[in-house]
Amino acid sequence: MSQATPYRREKNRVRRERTRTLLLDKAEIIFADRGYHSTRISDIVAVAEFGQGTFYRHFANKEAILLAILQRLTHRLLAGFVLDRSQLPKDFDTHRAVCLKGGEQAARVIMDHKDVVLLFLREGPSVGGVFGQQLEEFYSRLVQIAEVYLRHGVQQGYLRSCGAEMRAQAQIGQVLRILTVWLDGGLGNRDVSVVVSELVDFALIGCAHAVG
Amino acid sequence: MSQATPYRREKNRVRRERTRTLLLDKAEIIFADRGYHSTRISDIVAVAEFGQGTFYRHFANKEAILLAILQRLTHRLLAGFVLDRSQLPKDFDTHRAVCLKGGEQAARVIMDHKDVVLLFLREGPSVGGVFGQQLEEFYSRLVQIAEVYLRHGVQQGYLRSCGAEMRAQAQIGQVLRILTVWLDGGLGNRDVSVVVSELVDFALIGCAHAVG
Amino acid sequence: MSQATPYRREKNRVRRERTRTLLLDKAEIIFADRGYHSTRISDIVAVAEFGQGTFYRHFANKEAILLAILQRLTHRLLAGFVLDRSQLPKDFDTHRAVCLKGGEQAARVIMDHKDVVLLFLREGPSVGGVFGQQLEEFYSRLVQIAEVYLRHGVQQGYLRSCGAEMRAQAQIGQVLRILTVWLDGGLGNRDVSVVVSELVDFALIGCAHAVG
Amino acid sequence: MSQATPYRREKNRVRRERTRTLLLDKAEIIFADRGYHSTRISDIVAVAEFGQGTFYRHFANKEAILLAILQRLTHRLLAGFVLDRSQLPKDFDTHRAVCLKGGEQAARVIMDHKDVVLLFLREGPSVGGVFGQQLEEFYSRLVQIAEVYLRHGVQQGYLRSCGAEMRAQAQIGQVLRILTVWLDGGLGNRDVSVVVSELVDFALIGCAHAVG
DNA sequence: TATGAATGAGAATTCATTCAT
DNA sequence: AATGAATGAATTCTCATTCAT
Repeated sequence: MSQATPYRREKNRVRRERTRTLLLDKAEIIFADRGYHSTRISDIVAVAEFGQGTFYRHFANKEAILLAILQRLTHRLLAGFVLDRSQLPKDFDTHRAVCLKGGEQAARVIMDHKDVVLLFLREGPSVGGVFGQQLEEFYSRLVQIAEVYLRHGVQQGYLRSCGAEMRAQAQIGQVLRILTVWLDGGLGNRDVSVVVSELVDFALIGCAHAVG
Repeated sequence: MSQATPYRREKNRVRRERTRTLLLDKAEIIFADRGYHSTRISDIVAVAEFGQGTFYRHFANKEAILLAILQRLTHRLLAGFVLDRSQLPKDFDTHRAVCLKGGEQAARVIMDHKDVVLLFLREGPSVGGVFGQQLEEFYSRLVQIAEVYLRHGVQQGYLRSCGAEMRAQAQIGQVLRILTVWLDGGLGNRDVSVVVSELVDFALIGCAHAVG
Repeated sequence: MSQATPYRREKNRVRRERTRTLLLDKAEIIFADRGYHSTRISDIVAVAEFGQGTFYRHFANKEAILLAILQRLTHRLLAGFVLDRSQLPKDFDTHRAVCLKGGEQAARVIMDHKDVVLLFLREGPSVGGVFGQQLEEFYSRLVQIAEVYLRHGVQQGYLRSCGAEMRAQAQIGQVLRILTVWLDGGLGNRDVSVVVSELVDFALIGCAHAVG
Repeated sequence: MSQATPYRREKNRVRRERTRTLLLDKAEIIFADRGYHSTRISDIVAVAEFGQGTFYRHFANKEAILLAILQRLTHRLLAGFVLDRSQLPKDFDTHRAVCLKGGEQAARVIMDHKDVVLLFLREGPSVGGVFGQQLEEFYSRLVQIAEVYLRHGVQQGYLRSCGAEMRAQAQIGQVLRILTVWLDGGLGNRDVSVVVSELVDFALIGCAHAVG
């Protein structure tokens, strides 16, 4: 019947986008607050002040909105990051410097999204489904990046030879645990850069004095 | 007024205990299989071949049985372990040896209970409630043990000084991640002792060549 | 963010109200038929032809719908009744006339809602909770009204002095018992006005011949 | 096999009787405390310190034990009371004296069993089944007794003519309501004999001054 | 597009009752 | 006679999802 003018069409697109973003924002807050599993769709729409039906115009189900939140976060975390294999560090000190810089950049984003990060750390692995796959995939990317740097260091001779994959996994494990405890308030009010540098040192140097 | 003979009383106790154990065993399997959150009480009793009511005679709700399973596991993991502060290692090599021995002991128990361990690694942190507290408490105990050894090594001079608490958390993080990936089949068919020794080396030596 | 037009809003309100009223009507019938305690929510929705969930959108539980039914009834019973303390009867005959008129008005409403009234008479006191309080409160109001008239009569000198509160309670007791028996079919097919006038006489004159 | 000796048989009978009485006593207390409908069989046996099964050796179900409690009470209330139609009062004053005496006797028993009486007043009519019939029958007996006295008084000429059945019902109604309120603590600490005499006067004289 | 009333399958939980000992 | 573990039907209540407007 009524022909949608391009103007109307654009208006609708904007409105739609605004609704979707609002739902994402509010869901993020509520998930972080009460936990993913105990949040109901009705909680989300109540806070966002939409009807129940509106939710389903934007997301297929609860898992879908969690996935969208994850994607938004990973996008922010990896924004601007490109793994340039031709620009890898030449020596141990540069390597360490690169780690510190990357770590601090990531830490800054994380600090801006504490609650969501904690949400994913805590409840992410319990969700399963497509979300579970995507989360695992994200961790894989982190592990791969760590692995590339590790192998490079070993190849260049400034890092001790080791099972690079396991080592990378272990490094990610360190980061995830420290992050969990830290965001949970468990490490006191340490400065971001202190936490990052300690982590980098743990990862690279361990705690032994000297190893031939 | 209770007229039960001691014999009857004992008979009942045994019967009750058997039922409880059976419920725990079956719940363990089903939780591991389809995940805690998507398991229904009815699934458990169906497999254990009991009536619905029987479940509630033994456990207040789903969280309660998960807690019981956790307690059974932690009991097995820490069985026989006593932290004797007067028997701490004298030098780096002994320290490493102690770690290897403890790690392998734990690994053996874990291998016997792969599925439950993976269950707790994945879904534990998403449960909350009393269970959540108990799980955190268990992790705290691990962290504390690691911390005691770390501080001791630093004090004895055979370990590099560091923030012991954070370091301990990081070590636990390494272990948890490696465990998760490994039990998930992600590290191939590596031998238990190889995994343990690599983990210990990551934790102690890091991956740097040598540090003054 | 709510985008509903006033028209939609009104439409919804009407629909909602209709559903609620239908639930109340059907519940009234079923409660009266098989008793409050042995009625299941599922009985109500089955007869009203709604889904189970619909019930819970409108009432928190079984007690809540009983309370709503009580409120509807008390509203009808006391509709239009105002206790005007400046308009109390001057002498015994006016007093009796007022009682007769009020009694007949109430009796008319009661006759239109026999089953619910009998329901409350029989099962009301066994319900407890908020409902129990509200029911007691309603009886208190009746007692207070009776008391005001009694005290006034005594003060004016046309009624024998007596413990007004107890007397009022006793009068309410008479009414409740006669009502119960009557609605239960226990007094035969007596005319409403006969029952009312007998009750009033019992209440005012007792059964003695003459007392100085 | 083993022949029960008469001695054993007697021993068993006594034991059985003791158990039954204990169950009745405890059930009475719990019913009075939490109400009939919200008391579970398990509550009763828990307090009486018997097994669940023992309950069913003595009573068919919850209604049956309530009935037994009712019978015990009515037995106590009407113990020693015989309606001797040849010994009815000759005049108004004797009539009143008889009412007072009977009322005080009943009141004494009631005071010794406040909680059960209140239980039956509140929840009795909501129970239905055989119990409901028996309770109604008990009330009928009371009404019949009242009716006999009323008719006698009218016949003798010392009571005003009236619908005796309705009048009797109304009198019972007065008693039940006053009892309910009183046992509930609603009339303050009035003396038993005061309450009884006021009730008798309400029943006989009403509240009018004088009627030809 | 947004709505929100209605849905109903399905989950948790209860508790009177049975029955082997 | 007494027991109490086990039962499972019955019930309440939840909540993701649909759909008419």
